[in-house]
Amino acid sequence: MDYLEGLNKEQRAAVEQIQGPVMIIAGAGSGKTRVITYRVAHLIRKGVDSFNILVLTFTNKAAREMRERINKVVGNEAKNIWMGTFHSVFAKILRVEADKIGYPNNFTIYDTDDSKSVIRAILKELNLDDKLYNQNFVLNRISAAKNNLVSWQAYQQNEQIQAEDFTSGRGQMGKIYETYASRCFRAGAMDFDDLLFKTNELLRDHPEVLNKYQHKFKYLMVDEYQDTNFSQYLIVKKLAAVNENLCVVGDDAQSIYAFRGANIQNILNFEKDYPDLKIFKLEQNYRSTQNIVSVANSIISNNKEQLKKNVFSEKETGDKIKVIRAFSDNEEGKIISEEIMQQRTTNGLKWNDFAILYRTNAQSRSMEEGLRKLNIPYKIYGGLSFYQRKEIKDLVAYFRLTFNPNDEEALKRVINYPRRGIGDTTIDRIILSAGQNNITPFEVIMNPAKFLDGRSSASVGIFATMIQSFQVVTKTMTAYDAALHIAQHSGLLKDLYEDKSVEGLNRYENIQELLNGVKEFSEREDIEEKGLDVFMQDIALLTNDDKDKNKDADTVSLMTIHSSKGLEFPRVHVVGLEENLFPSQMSLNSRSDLEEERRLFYVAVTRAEHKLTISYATSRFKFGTLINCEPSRFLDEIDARYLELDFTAKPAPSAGSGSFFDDERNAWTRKSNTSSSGDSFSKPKAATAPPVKTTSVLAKAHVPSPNFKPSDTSNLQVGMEVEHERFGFGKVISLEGNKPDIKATIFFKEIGQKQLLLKFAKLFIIS
DNA sequence: TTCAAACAGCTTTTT
DNA sequence: GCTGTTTGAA
Repeated sequence: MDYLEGLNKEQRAAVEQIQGPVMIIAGAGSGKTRVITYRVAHLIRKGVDSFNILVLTFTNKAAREMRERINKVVGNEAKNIWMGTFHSVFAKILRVEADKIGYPNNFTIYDTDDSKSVIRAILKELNLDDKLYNQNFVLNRISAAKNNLVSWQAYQQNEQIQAEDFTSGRGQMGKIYETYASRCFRAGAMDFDDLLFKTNELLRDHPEVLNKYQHKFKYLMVDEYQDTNFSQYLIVKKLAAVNENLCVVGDDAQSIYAFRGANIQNILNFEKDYPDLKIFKLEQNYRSTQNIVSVANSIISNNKEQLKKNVFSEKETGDKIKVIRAFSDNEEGKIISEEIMQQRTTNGLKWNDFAILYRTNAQSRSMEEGLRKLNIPYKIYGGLSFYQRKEIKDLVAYFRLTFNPNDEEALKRVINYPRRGIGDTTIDRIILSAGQNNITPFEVIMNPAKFLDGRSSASVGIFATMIQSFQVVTKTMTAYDAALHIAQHSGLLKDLYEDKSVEGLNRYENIQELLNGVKEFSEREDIEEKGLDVFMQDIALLTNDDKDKNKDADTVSLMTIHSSKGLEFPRVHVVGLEENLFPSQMSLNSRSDLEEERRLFYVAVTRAEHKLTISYATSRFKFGTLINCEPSRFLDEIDARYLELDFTAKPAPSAGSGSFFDDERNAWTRKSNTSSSGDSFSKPKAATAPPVKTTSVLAKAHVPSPNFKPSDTSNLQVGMEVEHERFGFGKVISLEGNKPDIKATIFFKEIGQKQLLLKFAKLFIIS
């Protein structure tokens, strides 16, 4: 019972309570992952078959981390456990059962871009104003309906919803929802919300299926339960109904996904659903210093809605929390970078020990610039995923179309890329004709002569024939050969190869990287189904870190606070603590939104183990123009005795001043952008637009040295200095992979860090 | 139909 | 500032 030794009393009790409904309220840093990991180990130790365990998480990152840790404790058994995000687990089940609800088993998963594109097309067809019916608004409304299990029929019949839509002048919403649903169905596609919505439908209408999974998953665990929405809640409830061996883990103080339909009531009401529930509270924080925990507590105490708990730390008091003021976003990046550089040297730390957390992805840019200037290696998590890049989506669209020719979004994407003379008019005509004849667009283009006029039908026919040939040819090929065949014969590879711009080169390399990924996949030994269809099925659900194996590299981590949830770092820098940014402008209208922002700040602060630094800028570029910023109200809310202010930064020559910490009043003084009367501090000169140079990241292509010639890179070593034809001079940071597919991570002076495949990259070794 | 230039809208956060 | 979309000329 070795592993039980390392747990405190409450943790151990939670681990050992393996039967019946269990709720674990786990404060930040209280060893939640540990408890889940050991609880799974304990289940297995007590004779539960690992095939009967289901563990659900919210993010891919959390799922992967959990799997790794469980692997370490229970070894080989771990791979039998069903573990993953809600979306990936139920996508997997739907792949098996989809035919029962009228979908093809090889259904496509539409990502958000696909969904928006469908909505745009519908708005156009119905002749609706796309300002009033803003695509994000429409998608959010449909999404919210699905997350609350409101079908389009129910939507149209619900008086309250109808009243809302009519009041806001959007009476056609119900019609849009109906069209959207039927359009997805016709394309054999499910969007993200459908994966849960259709699972509910499946479990509702097919008792034998429900029964099957109820008996398969005898033990359920749900991480981050505070972030479940109604749709997820009901799936879990149904699956657990027979055995009631359900363990949910969560922290209401860290609920940050209400915008996605998460319902905090799910955790608050759990007790009502399961009267014989056992509740465990983990309150001791093992992660952070007392000062950090105190700051976190003082932040969260400003929220009204919360479960009572007392998070405490028995670690050292620790340093005070440093608050840095910068005069611009770029300066903020510079100061933080210098700070990291200095802390690392002084304390003998690794880059790995540092994280920079921000509210919005857009903020990464100024941070990157600062880091790059000091040659600090960094890695950005989240943001635009590899799989969301245009060129990747293009190639994947060909894959999608090959395996599901009804996939309309894929068809629209590639029917004229690379250019084959099929213009918008022709595409519109195809879609129109499909609607009129009640067939799919692909059926139209298979018989172009019948449905279209002579001019465009030739090239359309050639395209259809090509896709059909892919369908035949790829049947007998390995995933890699099939992918390569499609990349080559679609003309996509050639098109990218001919683009010699820096971006074009990049795109070409990305495609090579995707192909490499397919190759690795087809060589895997731990799975049976290795076709290209299997590889691309769930790509829409993947994010960057699912692809990235180089996570051990020593780099500073940059990410949004949302994606930092569940992680911890010795040194954390939370940046951009400004009104309208954090809290976000969108959250200022309601108390509940503002409280969610505050919980988000709580999450950010509690990522830190030893030292926390908070910063804000008094001016920042937004939409290309410079605006003045006020310090965030959240700074006011922290008890000042935990803070150490660093206002040593000198204002850049022309950046406007913004705000001050008023020592006498012991409070933050904000200066509104419009009026400053009555504020003795600010004698603002007209905030003239400053000549702040913003250097574009990819601005100039490198001009190779006169003696540039590609070297033999077979003996390339870490630390070598190299020159790249386009990316300029750089230093090799790491090498990974085997013989022909060795991948080098190189830090280029001009453009930052890049990963290159040695077999493609032309490098000149300098030293 | 294609290309380039002008233009609009945008920023929460993730699956 | 950036990206994706619209517009107008060839």
